[in-house]
Amino acid sequence: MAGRRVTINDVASLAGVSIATASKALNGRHDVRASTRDRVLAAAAELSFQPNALARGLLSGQTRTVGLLTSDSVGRFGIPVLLGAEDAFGAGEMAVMLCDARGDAIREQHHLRALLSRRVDGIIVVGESTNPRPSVSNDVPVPVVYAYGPSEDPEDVSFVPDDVGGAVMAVEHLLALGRRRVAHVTGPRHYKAARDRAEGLRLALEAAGCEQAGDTLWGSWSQRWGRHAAEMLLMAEPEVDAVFCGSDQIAAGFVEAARERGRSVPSDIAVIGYDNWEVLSTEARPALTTVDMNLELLGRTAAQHLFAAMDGRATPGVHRMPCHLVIRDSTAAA
Amino acid sequence: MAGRRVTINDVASLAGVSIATASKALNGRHDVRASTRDRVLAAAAELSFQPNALARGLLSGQTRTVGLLTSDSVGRFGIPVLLGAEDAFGAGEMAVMLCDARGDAIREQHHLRALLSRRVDGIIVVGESTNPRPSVSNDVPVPVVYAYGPSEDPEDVSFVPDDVGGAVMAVEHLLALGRRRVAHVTGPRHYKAARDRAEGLRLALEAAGCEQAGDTLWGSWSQRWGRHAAEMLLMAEPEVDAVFCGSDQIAAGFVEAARERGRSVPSDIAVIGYDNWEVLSTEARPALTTVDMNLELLGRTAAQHLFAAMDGRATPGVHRMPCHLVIRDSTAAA
DNA sequence: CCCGAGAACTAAAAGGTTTTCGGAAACGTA
DNA sequence: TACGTTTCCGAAAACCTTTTAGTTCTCGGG
Repeated sequence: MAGRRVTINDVASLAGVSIATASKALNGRHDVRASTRDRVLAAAAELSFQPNALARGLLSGQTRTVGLLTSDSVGRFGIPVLLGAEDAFGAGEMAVMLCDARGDAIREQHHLRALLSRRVDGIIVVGESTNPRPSVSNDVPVPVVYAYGPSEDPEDVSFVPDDVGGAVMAVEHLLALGRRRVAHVTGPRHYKAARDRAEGLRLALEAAGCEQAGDTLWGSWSQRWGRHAAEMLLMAEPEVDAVFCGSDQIAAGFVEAARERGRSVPSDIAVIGYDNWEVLSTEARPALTTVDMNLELLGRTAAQHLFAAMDGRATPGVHRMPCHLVIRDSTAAA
Repeated sequence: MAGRRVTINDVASLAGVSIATASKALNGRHDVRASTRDRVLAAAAELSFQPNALARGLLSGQTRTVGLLTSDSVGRFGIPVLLGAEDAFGAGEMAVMLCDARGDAIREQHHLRALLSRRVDGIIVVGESTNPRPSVSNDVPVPVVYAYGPSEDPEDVSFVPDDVGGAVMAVEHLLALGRRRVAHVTGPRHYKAARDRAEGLRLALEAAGCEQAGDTLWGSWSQRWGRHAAEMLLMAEPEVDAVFCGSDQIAAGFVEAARERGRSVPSDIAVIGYDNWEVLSTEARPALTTVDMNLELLGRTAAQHLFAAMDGRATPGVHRMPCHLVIRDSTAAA
C-alpha cells in the first residue's frame, strides 16, 4: 500500500518501446508487430499496470461512469431498481456513483452538480414512489432516465411499473377462480400506486360485469391497517369471497385477522397482495399470492435505455413495465 | 443537453484574465485583487462553469472518491451500512462508487481492479454476514476498511457489531425483569452471529448464576422456524418464562405461535428479538423488544475511519460497535 | 523623477493517456 | 541502383486544471 503508481511510461521503458507503441499494443491496435506486442504485454503484466482512467477520461471525454441519484434508498423499492441497474452497468464495464438525496431538493441539486463535475456519462434518477417528480433534465448536459418514479416532464424518459396492468392481472386471477364479490383494501389515496391499482381493479371488474364488494378502503401501507380493515370488512360485507390488497403488508395483516375470525383463506376468502416482499408473502399463513413488479428488471431496463440514450437513441415518454403474478396458497383453487 | 463543456479557459477569457488567475480566484486563493475575483466569479456563474474533476484528480492524485465493495447488497444488512457510509462521505464532498460482487470472488477481483483503475482514494468492503472473509488488502495501494463482515487478516481494519455484547444486554434485560428460565432459539450454527449471540447469552446467565432453559435450538433465520421452535419448546420446557431469539424473524414467528397456544406474551413468556427489522418488530403482536445493531452508525464510523486511514492514521484490528436495546411490548414488566 | 517593495498577474510545466502524423526500415520491382 | 509500397515505430499534441516561478504593475519614499 505504498510506492508510486506504475504508468504506461514504466511499461514502455521496460519493454524498450515508446509510450505510443505501448499504448497501441495494450489497446490491441494492429499496427504493432506481434513480437513487440507480446513484449509490452509481458511488461505490463510484470508491473501489474492499470491504466489511469482519469487520464483516459480526460482525453476521450467519456468516463464510463453513471450517476445513480435516489431520493430515498432506504425505501423498499429503490434498492432492487438500483441493483438491477448496477447489474446492467457492471456487465458493461461501467461504474456507478451512488448519491442519496434523502428526499431533500437542495441536496439533490448538490449531488447533481457533483456528478456533472465528475463528468458522468449519464444519470438514473430513482424515485421513492410512483408519484411523478420534478424533472432535473434541464441544463444537464448528459442523458437522464427516471426509474420507478417518473418525471413530471413527458419529454423525459421514465420507466415505471404498470400498476394498472398489475391490478388487472390480479383481479382477473380472482375472477378466474370463480370469485365474484371482490373487495379492495389499499394504502393512502395520495399514492399514485394506490390509485392506479384501484383503477385496475375497476377496469377488470367492469370488463367482467362485476360490482366491487363495498367501497375501496383507503388506509396506510401497514399490517396493522390490514388487520383493522379485515375486521371492518368481514363485519360490513360478510359475503365477500375475495380481497385484493394494495400491498403485501396489508395482505399479511388481512389473512392473519381473517384466520383469527375463523374465516378460512383461501376457501372462504381468496386474498392477493402486491409487491412480492418475500419476508411477508412467503411467511404469511397461507403464503400470499401477490403481484411482483419486476423491479430489478425495471432497473436493468432503465440502465440499458440509458446506454441507448448516450448513443443518441432515446425514446422519450413514460414506459410502463409489465408485472407478473406469483401464485401461492392464498388463492389456491376453492 | 449538447454543446462543448465550458472550461476554465472560457471563464478566463470572459473575465479577461489568464487561466492561472481564474483558477486562483475560483479556489479562493488570496493573491488576487477583490475586483478581479468578482469578475471571474461572475463569469463562472454566467457560464455555469463546473471544474473538471478528472483533470483536477489527475494532477493532485486525489479523486475524492471511494469504492464500496459489497458481496451481497440484496442482504438486509449491507444496505444500512452502505447508507451510513454514503452519508458520511456525502457530507465530506466524497463520491461513492458502488460495486456488487454478488458473492463471486472473480467478480470481486474484477471490480477491485476497476476501482483501482479509477484511482479511488480508499475502499470499504461490506460483508454479507459477520463471518470473517478473505482479505483483499494485499497489493491494493489504498486503504481498505471492512464493515459488518471482518477481514480474516487481523492487521486489517474491521468494524463489526458487538453480537456478544448485544446478547448480554438482551439477557440482562430479561433477568432484570425477574425472568430466570431463559431459552434460546436462533439461526444456523455456521453463522458466527448465531454463535456469538449464544455465547453472550451464556455469559450473561453465568454472571447471574442462572441455567439456560433447555439447549439452544439452532435452525434457520425464518419466521417458520420461530413458530416451529415455539411449539417444540412449549412442549418440552413448559416452565420457560423468557426466550431470547436470534433474529426478529424468529421472534415474530415465536410470539405468533405462542399466542395461538394460549401463552401470553409478555406475561407468561417474555420474548426478545434481534436486528430491529421494523416491518417485523413493530408489527408483531405484541411489538418486539429487540437488539438494534446500529448498522447505519457502523457504516458511518467505518467511513470516518477510512478518512483517517487515508491520512495515514489507521488503527488496525477488529472494532466491535455497541448495540442498543429497543424496548417494546414483548418484554413489558410482568 | 527614480527606486524598491509588495501586490497582482501570467507563462509554462506537470499529471497519464490516446491519437495523429511523419519518418524509418524492410521489401519488392524495374 | 532507384523508387514505390508496406509495415512498424516514435514525437508531439491534446484533454483541463493547479502550482511554481517568474514578470509586470502600483505606489510611497527619497
